[in-house]
Amino acid sequence: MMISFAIVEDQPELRRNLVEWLNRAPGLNCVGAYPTGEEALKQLPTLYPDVVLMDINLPGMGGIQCVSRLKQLLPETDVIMLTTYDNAEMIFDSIRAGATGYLLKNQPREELLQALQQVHAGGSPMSLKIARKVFNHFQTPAKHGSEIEQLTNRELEILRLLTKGYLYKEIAETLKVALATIQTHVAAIYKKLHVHSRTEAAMKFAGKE
Amino acid sequence: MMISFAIVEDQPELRRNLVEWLNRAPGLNCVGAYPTGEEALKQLPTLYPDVVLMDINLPGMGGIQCVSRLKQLLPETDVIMLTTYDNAEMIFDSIRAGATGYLLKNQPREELLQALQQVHAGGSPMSLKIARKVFNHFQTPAKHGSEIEQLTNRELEILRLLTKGYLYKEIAETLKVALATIQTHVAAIYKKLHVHSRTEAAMKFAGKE
DNA sequence: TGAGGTCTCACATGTTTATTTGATGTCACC
DNA sequence: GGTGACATCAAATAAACATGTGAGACCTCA
Repeated sequence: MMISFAIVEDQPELRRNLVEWLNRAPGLNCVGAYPTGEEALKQLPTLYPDVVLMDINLPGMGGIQCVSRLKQLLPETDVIMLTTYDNAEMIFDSIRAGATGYLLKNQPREELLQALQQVHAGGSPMSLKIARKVFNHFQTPAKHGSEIEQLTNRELEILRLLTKGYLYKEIAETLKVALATIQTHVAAIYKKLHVHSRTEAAMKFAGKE
Repeated sequence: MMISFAIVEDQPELRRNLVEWLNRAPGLNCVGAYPTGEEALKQLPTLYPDVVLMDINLPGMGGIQCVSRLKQLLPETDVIMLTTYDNAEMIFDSIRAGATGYLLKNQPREELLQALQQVHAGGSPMSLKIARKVFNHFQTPAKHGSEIEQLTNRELEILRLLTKGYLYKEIAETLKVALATIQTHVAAIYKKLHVHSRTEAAMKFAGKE
């Protein structure tokens, strides 16, 4: 079974080397190589590659945005991100944008080859550290729960209304207490949650309870 | 560098086979093998294993709960879950409970060996399908949202910062534009989302994107 | 070339929020 | 009968926010 792939990478040397090296592998067929996201978006939709290797640091539109658009045009195509850094934000932005795999550039080429095959076999290849970060991302939200538990019932009640965007005034009316009381409670909530604004508090509360 | 590990698995045959097979590998040293989570929790805290292989389907407390407690007692120990099924709920419950890796049982033993080494090297080994599911988990909430899609990229960028609780001033500095520009964008965002405060916007945005 | 969308900035006004200090009354618990 | 946690209220200030109007620069697309 032949896997067709394309590469988006702005460094000419690296791009050519990768194409050449990967093409040598049996079962792989390169159908395109582009220096920018814009160029790739123009050409790829008619080529229907199985997999695209996408550099994140592209001049112009950037790799993440490119993935986002590419997936709209070619939902069936899998995209593997390539990057030098293991920045957490970039990882999750990429995944959200539709990336299927995420690899660091400083890895042996054999792994890149494996990754291509893995993607095509229904997997999501990622580098060691990336995998760990992804796992950790699920674990952190459990920690915030503890702070919420510090709140009294009254404070929880108020936080619920804060989260819905009620004005202090409206909360006061709803609970039939003075505005000043709400202010005091809010201050207490912020202190316990270690935040300094309604939105931060709401975000900590979101999903919980 | 010697990696010490333990196994929690209720099927006696499988348990013995795994211990025997893994012990044969250079660099691996089995310090314990238990049929139940209860037994493991009693013995393991004094043994400080580097890695624990944990069956999910355990009689009694179950593997996921066992991980949860084990990680409280031994935060430094990595746990790899072993299971026959790739049920999504179990995967995420396990990860939240503190698992560092997640493997399907029907895999070649070489992969199990690799997984042990990967965990110790800072990775999070998972089977092909598991990895894909984990990735998909991030993407699904991104699907055809709502009013959020009306936002321009710039507005999204600002909304992201708003959601994190940044002050207008800080957003302006971050994006290197004037405070007035942020105000204008925020007004545009509120209009498109039909809200009148930062928190309401943040709540509509939460999870989405 | 002109219309429409986006991003940028300025000026202005009133409202809301965040934070502090301090005080009162209630209830439970030792 | 005192201690502590909780809910309530007051007063005051600085900061931040929500909202409006207007306007120049740029790009794209018809």
